[in-house]
Amino acid sequence: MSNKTFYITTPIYYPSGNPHIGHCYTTVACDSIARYKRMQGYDVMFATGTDEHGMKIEETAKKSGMSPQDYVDEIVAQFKKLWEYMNISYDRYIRTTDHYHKSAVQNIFKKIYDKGYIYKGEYSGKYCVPDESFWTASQLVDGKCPECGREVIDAKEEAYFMKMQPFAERIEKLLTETDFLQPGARVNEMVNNFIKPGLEDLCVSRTTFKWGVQVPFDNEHVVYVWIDALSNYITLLGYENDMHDDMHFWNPETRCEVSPVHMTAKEIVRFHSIIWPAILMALDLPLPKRLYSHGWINFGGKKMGKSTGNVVDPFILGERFGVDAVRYQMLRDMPFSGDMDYSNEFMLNRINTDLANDLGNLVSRTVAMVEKYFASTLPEQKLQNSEQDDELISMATGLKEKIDDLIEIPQLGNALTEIFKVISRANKYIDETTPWILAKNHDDKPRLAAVLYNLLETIRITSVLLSPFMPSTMPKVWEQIGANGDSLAYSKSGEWGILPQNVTVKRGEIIFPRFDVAKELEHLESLNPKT
RNA sequence: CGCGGAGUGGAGCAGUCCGGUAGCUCGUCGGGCUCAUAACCCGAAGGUCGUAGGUUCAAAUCCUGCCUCCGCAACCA
Repeated sequence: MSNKTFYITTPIYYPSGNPHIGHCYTTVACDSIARYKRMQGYDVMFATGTDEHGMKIEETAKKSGMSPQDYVDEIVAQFKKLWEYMNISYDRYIRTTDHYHKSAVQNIFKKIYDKGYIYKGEYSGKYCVPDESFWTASQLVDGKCPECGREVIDAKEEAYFMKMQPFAERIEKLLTETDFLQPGARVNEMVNNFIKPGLEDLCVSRTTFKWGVQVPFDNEHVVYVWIDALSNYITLLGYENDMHDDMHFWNPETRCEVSPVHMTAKEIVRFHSIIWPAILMALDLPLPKRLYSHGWINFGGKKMGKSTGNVVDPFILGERFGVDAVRYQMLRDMPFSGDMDYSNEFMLNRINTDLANDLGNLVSRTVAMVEKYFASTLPEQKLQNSEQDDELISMATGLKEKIDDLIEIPQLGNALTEIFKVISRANKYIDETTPWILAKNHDDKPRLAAVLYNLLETIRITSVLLSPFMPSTMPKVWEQIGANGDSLAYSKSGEWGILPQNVTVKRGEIIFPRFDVAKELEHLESLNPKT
């Protein structure tokens, strides 16, 4: 029997512009979880992709003098390039323009229609005549068209709607009686704002643009974003298509307890917590287990956006500070609920203190001592001292279980905090045991060997647990501490005494260099001609 | 009275559900150490816990009013 499956998704991003650090955060978080679950032995499916239809894409393409398809192809290439650069280990990339997806969406639409949940009606809203666009009340700027600033009128168009009432009660229960939606604070927001006042039927087709999937039985209509985009989570597993055959990632019999997981940013919680379950209910499919919505990355308290001109380029940051360092900082500092206020200075300080001073330096000083005092290879004979050693050992061996739990929730920032508590404890342990004094007396060699071995073991455990977060630098640590093969197994990360007693270390390059904050800020500033 | 979240030493946060010496990280200052990436370890300073009342022997924590900030407010992702 094969292993239980674990399925995690990013939202499919809207390619109306190049990917930015916000996309990056969500995707890196998913990647770390996916890697952790693979390490634990689950059969993992980690999916991401792009939601490529809609009026905005149609218009943006037109402005650039391109066909919508050429336009999205270009942006999608940027997304894929960034994911490769950030070391994103996605298993599948879905584009809503993929043929298998489009035909599956038509089947899904038809299926829901045949069940009687979709009917033809009229959509009324605020309409800008010159732009031929409908806008929602919240989109209007001072009651006027956000595109051109002209007056809007009340208008109607023919549209298909999906009934929501049949699902309202089950959705409310999903939100209030399970831990599906995280963080829990969002539950009240959804229930009070949308469910309690009565769910309105959902408009699922449009006639005002053409760039989308045609409604199979009415070619005047294009399937609107909800069914087209949200259903990606199952079409990429093979639902209603022959391209894939992976619905065992969705079925309760084969999937693990906390799967599937949808990771999103907070602005699309409503779609994922209400509309998506409704679609699944309409299709008689099982529901996902968890929806986690994280906050935004802000800049000086202001929302990120192209218009603010303060978008931070992930390529530049990665190039300058290392991809793993950037991954670490994002994951470490995003609070469980709420937004993160990002600044380059903040990031640099985080990298310096945690990665360079604590972790990098711990590896460096430990390896250097083994090399200096024992010519790189520890002797078999050791003298443990439980009074000095026990606390470090119990912290290190107890770490795995803590991290397992935090990954499930998932609180990645707290998981990293826990790991670094152990790393700090190891630095303190060096001061307590004073290996440089032990080194002066031949009789103390066995004690010295034990101290250094304990440090190497602590580094082994913490680096294994950190490897899903920083996949490309942890192997460098392993090389230096002489760890390889079985000793790096996740299953051994809760055990002590795994490295060979006569382990041989190998000094190497500095793993996380320390940055001169002022100099780096100046450099980054010079790349930004706008200021 | 639309809904929800937040206001804690210089900065960022935890603690609030289940009242009882206010804790963590960074920064600052002083000390120690020298294995290490001017890193590491120890110590200190610094807070009337937004505000006004109330309950209580006791409130950051419970209740009420008020102020400020932020998000959402339904078909924009």
